[in-house]
Amino acid sequence: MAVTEMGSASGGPRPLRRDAELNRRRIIEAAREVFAARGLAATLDDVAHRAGVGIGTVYRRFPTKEALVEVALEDRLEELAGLAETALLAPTAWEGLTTFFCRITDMHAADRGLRDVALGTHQLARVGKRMRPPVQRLVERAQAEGTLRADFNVHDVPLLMLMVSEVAYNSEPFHPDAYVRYRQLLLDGLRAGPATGDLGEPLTLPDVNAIVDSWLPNC
Amino acid sequence: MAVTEMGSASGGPRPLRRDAELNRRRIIEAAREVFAARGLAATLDDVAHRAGVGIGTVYRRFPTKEALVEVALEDRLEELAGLAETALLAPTAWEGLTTFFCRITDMHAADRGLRDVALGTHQLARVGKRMRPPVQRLVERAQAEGTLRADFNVHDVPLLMLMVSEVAYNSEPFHPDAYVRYRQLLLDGLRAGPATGDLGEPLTLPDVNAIVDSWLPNC
DNA sequence: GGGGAAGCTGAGGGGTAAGCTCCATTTGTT
DNA sequence: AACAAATGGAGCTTACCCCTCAGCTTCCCC
Repeated sequence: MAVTEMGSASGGPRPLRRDAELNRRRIIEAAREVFAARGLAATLDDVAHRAGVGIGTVYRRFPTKEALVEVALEDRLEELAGLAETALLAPTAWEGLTTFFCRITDMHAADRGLRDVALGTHQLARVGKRMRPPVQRLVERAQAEGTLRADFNVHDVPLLMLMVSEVAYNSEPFHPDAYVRYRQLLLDGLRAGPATGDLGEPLTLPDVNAIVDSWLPNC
Repeated sequence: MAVTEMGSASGGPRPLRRDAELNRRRIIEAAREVFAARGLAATLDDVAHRAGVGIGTVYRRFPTKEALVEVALEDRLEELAGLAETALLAPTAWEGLTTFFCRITDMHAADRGLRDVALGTHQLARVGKRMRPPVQRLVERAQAEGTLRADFNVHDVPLLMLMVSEVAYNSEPFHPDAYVRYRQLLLDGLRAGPATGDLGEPLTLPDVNAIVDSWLPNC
């Protein structure tokens, strides 16, 4: 009977108070930054601290860590899923395929959280299912072109992404674009023809030492 | 003055009691099995259980986990370090290089603990320092032969091993030799010439799903 | 400007995990 | 038989992280 109760029936969830809405945005922004930098291993305490709010405030807006991750990353996941369709528009299938592969690994390298989610369980089922058909078409077209080796398979793509993002993940603090070099090696291995690409600047010994020292920090 | 005290001065550490010596061997053997299967992430409780002894017995023989790891893996690390020198004896540098790379990744794939130690901090400094010179020679000779691309660099080797062993590590429960396929892709990318190798059997969709589901099990 | 709902805080509960210790008890040796 | 060596495994310590809640603060509407 009360007016306030009727109001809640008409307009969906009641809008947040102004300060609460501001905090909500701060939390999402902080989550994007923190997850991008440290992956899903980052804690919600980190996010809260970065956002300048208490941990309780985070949980008031997002029931679980997973819910926050989903909200923080949904745009980029959408973008990721769209890359395969965009790649179909390239002038040649080979160009489409390599551009697709480079864009996706660039995104994974720039955002560890995105990588964790995209290569992780639940989201790959969603994003991966959407990407598979266009990638399949790209692979077939590139093989028909004669540019992609015939024994390559769509199902190889996630493994290639793992390899490249693993290098990106491990070398990031010391030589952030090292992954580009190894990605190029893989792409050359994918070519049916004789051409090889440019590997760019090689790593230096101190770089390698630093990278290696950061692997498997435990024990 | 007592006879027993003089005995300890002559023959180094007093020999273990027979049952203790048996247990020591059981512990080392169990450690090899457990570390091979689950890497250094395996706990000493696992090792103790596998060996059929209490955890206290393990710590009576080995002051820390690290000490046990070292004893359990020293033979294989020695073997690993010798591979580079052996590879120099191959008829061509390319053959030596590929054999070296395949043997090492095979060993990493078969023994996660070995991988963890060899790619980890301390041991790579030791084993890696010994392997670098012969590998450097192999690389130079292969480039002189014209078989290895000129922009490849010795310091790329650990990164390549990481890529391959990461695939091996992640795919092992579902498709244990998947890494061979991706290793071949990399080797083809390393070739200066036009030839490409055989990728072997492709993964199936269920394999890929299972592998992917096992990545990043948390969250 | 005041009443009251909405929001905020952060210490702490609860759970998990792993390395390692300690001592009552058992076992091997002489 | 006597004694030192060896054993087992509960539990201590440390560390980490997700999430809750009681008491306090801020904002909004009337």
